[in-house]
Amino acid sequence: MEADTAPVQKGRPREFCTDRALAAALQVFWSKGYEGASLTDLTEAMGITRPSLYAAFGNKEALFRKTLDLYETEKLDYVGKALAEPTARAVAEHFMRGALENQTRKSEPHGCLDVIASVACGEEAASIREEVLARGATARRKLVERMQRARDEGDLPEQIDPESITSYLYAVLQGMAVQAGAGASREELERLVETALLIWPSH
Amino acid sequence: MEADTAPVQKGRPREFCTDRALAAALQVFWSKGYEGASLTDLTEAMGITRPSLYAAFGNKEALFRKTLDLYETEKLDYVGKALAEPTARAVAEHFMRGALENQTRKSEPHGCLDVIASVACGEEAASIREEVLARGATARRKLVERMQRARDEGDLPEQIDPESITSYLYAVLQGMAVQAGAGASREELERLVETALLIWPSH
DNA sequence: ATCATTCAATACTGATCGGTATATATACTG
DNA sequence: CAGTATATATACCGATCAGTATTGAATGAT
Repeated sequence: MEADTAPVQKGRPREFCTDRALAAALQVFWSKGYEGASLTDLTEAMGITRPSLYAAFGNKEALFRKTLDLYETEKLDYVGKALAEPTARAVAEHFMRGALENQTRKSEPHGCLDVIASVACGEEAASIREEVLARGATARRKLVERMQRARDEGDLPEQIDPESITSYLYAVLQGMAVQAGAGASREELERLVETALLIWPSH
Repeated sequence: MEADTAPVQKGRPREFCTDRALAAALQVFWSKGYEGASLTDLTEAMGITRPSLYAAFGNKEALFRKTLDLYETEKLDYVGKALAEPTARAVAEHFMRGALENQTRKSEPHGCLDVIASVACGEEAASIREEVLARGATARRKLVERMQRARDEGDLPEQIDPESITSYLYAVLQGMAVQAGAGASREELERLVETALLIWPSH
């Protein structure tokens, strides 16, 4: 086929960079949630007009899904690295320190986009909520498997259930996100993480 | 003064019970958040008209503050009891089991109103957010004091900082609320609580 | 019975929501 | 130079938001 022929451009080229615009949209959604971010908020931050946004991204929902992709690849990249750590404790530590960094970065909104989007979601945006939850469930499954492996390797006490310790670790991470969004300082959350690590189960 | 003279009633008496209406409003705010709950949602659930709502409760914000009062006294009554438990571990257990019960009751919305209201709050409702956070801060302070006492009594290991263990326990509770709101089953959260109790710090 | 007072129902306000129709400007292709 | 295709800008759409003006009904006090 002719799939790899040079894509000849027709018509007037767009005057803005979609990647930069998407990054700006991420900041807005991250700080205001899906429903809390109005098209006016978005277009002002992205520096484009409404029709440009719709031409480039489809609609508000499609734009949000693209920002979720960006958030995952750019801000949640620590998740993959955490799962590769050699021990359950190191996995947990990497998760918590990664979340801490991501949720309290000075130049960006505090808290976690996924938590904000799943909690602050009216029934009008139910499909958004399910999208976020589905993505979270996939990541969660990997963590369960990692904890199962850790127990198989004798790396986690036998009385600790992989599913349960995953729910537990997720709760700590989500709680951190809630507190970061509510204005907790990085130092406060650092001490929280240290405490969680202090009592992490071992033999 | 004449403050305690019999309050003679004038005019037509209202036809609805404000307590019942407030309880209905609580259900709506609890499941949709402050901004997510429209006046139409509220009046339909409360069984009254818009002008009746404004006459009886002031406005949406005042109504929400009154539902916060109701929520605290009726749904968060376990907090006071938890603080009275004899050991730090028993305090934590009472907190977690109380939250579990409150967040997964079958006849009511899942999750925690305070978490929903503080996370899902646009800047339009900043005063609401601050109100919720202020109430939470008061409760938090009591828990810090309780943990301090526990450490003074040798009930909590010395390397555990009262502030930090409070942040930690709060994170677990908030994480439970996030998961309950996202559809986690009661059994799942029960196992989470058991795991948290299993690793609760002791000598 | 009449008055004063309050409640309740309908219908409305201006503002904002997400989304779009229309018109014009700017590029590439031939 | 057309001719075509796409981007932008302005101005608008119906729906919904929180809140209210108006009107008529229901009560207690006189």
